[in-house]
Amino acid sequence: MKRPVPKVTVQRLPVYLRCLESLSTGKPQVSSDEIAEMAGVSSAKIRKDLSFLGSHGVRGVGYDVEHLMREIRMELGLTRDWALVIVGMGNLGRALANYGGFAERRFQTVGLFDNDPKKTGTMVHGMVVEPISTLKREVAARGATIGVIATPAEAAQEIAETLAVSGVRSILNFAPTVIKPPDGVDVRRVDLSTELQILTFYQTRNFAD
Amino acid sequence: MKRPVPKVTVQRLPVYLRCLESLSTGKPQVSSDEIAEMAGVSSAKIRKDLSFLGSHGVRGVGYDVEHLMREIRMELGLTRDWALVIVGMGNLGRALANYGGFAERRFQTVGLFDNDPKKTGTMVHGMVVEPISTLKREVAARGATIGVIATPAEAAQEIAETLAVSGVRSILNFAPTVIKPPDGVDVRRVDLSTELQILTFYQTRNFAD
DNA sequence: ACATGTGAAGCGCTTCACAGCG
DNA sequence: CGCTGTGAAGCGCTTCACATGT
Repeated sequence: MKRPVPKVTVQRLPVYLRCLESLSTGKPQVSSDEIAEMAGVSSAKIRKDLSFLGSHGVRGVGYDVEHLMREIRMELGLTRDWALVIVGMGNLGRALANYGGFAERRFQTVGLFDNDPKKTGTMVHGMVVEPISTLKREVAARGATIGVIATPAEAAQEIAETLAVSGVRSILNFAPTVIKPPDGVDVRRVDLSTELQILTFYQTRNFAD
Repeated sequence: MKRPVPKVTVQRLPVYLRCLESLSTGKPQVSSDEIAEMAGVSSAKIRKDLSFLGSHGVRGVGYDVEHLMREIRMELGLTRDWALVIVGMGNLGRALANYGGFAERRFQTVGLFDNDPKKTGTMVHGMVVEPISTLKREVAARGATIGVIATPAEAAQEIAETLAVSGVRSILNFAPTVIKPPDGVDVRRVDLSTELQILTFYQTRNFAD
């Protein structure tokens, strides 16, 4: 069995990768049962998911940890660096700019932008905050293909379109609104209030999931 | 058609609610086509989703905006206030503490916690940061049933268990690790690196979704 | 006339259960 | 013998298409 990799599998691969990294300095082999335990999914799902990357396990033994990590990284496009810009330097934008987890995984922040003159020119995480007016030019010049939107809801759609025409092909949207994806651009939404509301739905009913 | 509400529907209800709020001061009726356009889903899905809340639309006309918002809020448990605590006052934890979007939607932050003596005692968003040693007592005392974890990965599981025994029933986990849900606790994960890695998967392949 | 509500068909993911293979 | 890889069955969600109701 090979491609195409199901959407849901793509969403789980990063989780598996992190689990593998967390035991990297242990024994060289790992079974689907062990990954399943760490990742909180069934072992059948693990095996099915991994089978989409080709058959890299050894029957009766398990998977070679290092090899499997390489396979997953390759699948996710993590064998190269990715340049990203963050737009919106409010609380969340600054937190994202200062978040160390990006660089570790080959995501390089190459620009920070905001429209507020009180913020432009200030330093965040060792970078100067630039005005939105320069966004289009600088995204293109620096070759950023990922944009992170952390602006108020009202600004998000316009920023998304500016990013799109500047060469950005993937957008991670933290603004509390739905963005209509510009042509050729993939948008993912991360919404804090939404997550809390999902939790209260289930808490109201006294059962999980 | 009535209950139970499918998981995927629960995940979309908060989005519909936000769309409705954004046109609240417009005309009193809205069609499934209009909601679909705003929310970025098909109108058939809208109608099916809303049918799980009961039939509140008027054929040939659409849905009453105010009435529909009430129905969704009731379904999501948003007719009462919810007390939450945030654990971990790093960049992300502070950003969450300062995020205005929670209070607007009836989520009250009643405690901020961190283990670092340099942080405890300082003020964040008008609240004193307290040490983890007081977490258990204070969560119970203040009746928080939602916990937000913004700690490093290593601390997340233990914090989750402390929260659980203190009365927390829902956890929103921002730590870059998978938490094994304590008994009776619902855990949702928000993971920035994971989201970026999903985007690079598709960007590597030149197609979205 | 028009938009909802919904059976039924279609589709994709999960789970099962075991064949395959080291 | 143990664990992977995988057809097949099962399940849940989406989409279709139109009956229903105002």
